[in-house]
Amino acid sequence: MPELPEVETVRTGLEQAWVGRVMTEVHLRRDGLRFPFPKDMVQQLTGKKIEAVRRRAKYLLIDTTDGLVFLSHLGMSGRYTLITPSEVPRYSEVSSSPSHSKFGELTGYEGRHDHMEFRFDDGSVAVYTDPRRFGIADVFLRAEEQIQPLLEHLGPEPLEQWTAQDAARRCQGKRSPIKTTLLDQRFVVGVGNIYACEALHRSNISPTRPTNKLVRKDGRPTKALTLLVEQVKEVLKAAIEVGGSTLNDFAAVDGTLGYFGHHFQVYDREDGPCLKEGCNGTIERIVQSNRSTFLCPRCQK
DNA sequence: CAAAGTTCCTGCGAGC
DNA sequence: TGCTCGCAGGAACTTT
Repeated sequence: MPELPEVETVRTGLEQAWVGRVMTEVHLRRDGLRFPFPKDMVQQLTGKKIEAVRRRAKYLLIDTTDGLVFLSHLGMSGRYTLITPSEVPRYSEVSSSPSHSKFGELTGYEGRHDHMEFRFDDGSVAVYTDPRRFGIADVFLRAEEQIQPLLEHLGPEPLEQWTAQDAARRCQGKRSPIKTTLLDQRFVVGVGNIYACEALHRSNISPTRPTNKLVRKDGRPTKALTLLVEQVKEVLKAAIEVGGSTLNDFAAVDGTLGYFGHHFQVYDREDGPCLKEGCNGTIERIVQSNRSTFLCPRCQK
């Protein structure tokens, strides 16, 4: 599910639900996800008021009013289910059955993959579910955010300070394919496999083109790179809009609604017709760095 | 068999 | 030639 637009959609949903609320209870159902949970995570978060919900790259950063940050990364399959106060009584009935998931009835999941549960002072509950457990949860001092190992090597935010000049500087001398570079979080953050494919297709650039071919000899960006930077921004913005437009429905926070899938031009469309105006190409699937790449060989050069 | 993410390891090439 | 450094590619994590 989660590349930048999906994480941003989740951020907005959590912000609406959590800011100003006090986390009255935190329950963990295992020792960790990708990494062990911090030993004192429950104690650190319990009783804390939420001040803000931020996003950096694909990381959610939840600030408490006393200067802590709860970091949450969704990995490949993580999501939050928000249970409103009026739904909680239903939830409580279910939870009284020990043989059954606490949330199974409510979320449609059997509960085996519900790893974290957060309860708030307004009676609402949030459940973090993550079957593959590639997600991350951590807590640190906001004052030490700059030295967090997970955050310190991240590149620019694509929708903020990122420019073609910056991209050109980082592309210089790189011989790896541009698709691989787009996935490198030191180059630009938030772009994953789907939007890398989509942005390259929009830009008519082959995913296999060597990265340094997108930089001029004088170090300035080529027209192609300028277009790519622009199209990365455009495709991310369009996807955020689709996600945001469904946020009225609270369930969207779990990522199942409002996904950009219906708008993909190439991703997961192997053997389908290229949808670009005037292009009669057929979408191909290739493998780069062990990951699927989708492209139209006709219009992407 | 493949999967939306990230980190770590190995192997190779460039350069000294 | 030999060594080190850094980059590039691949495997690994896990479950459905």
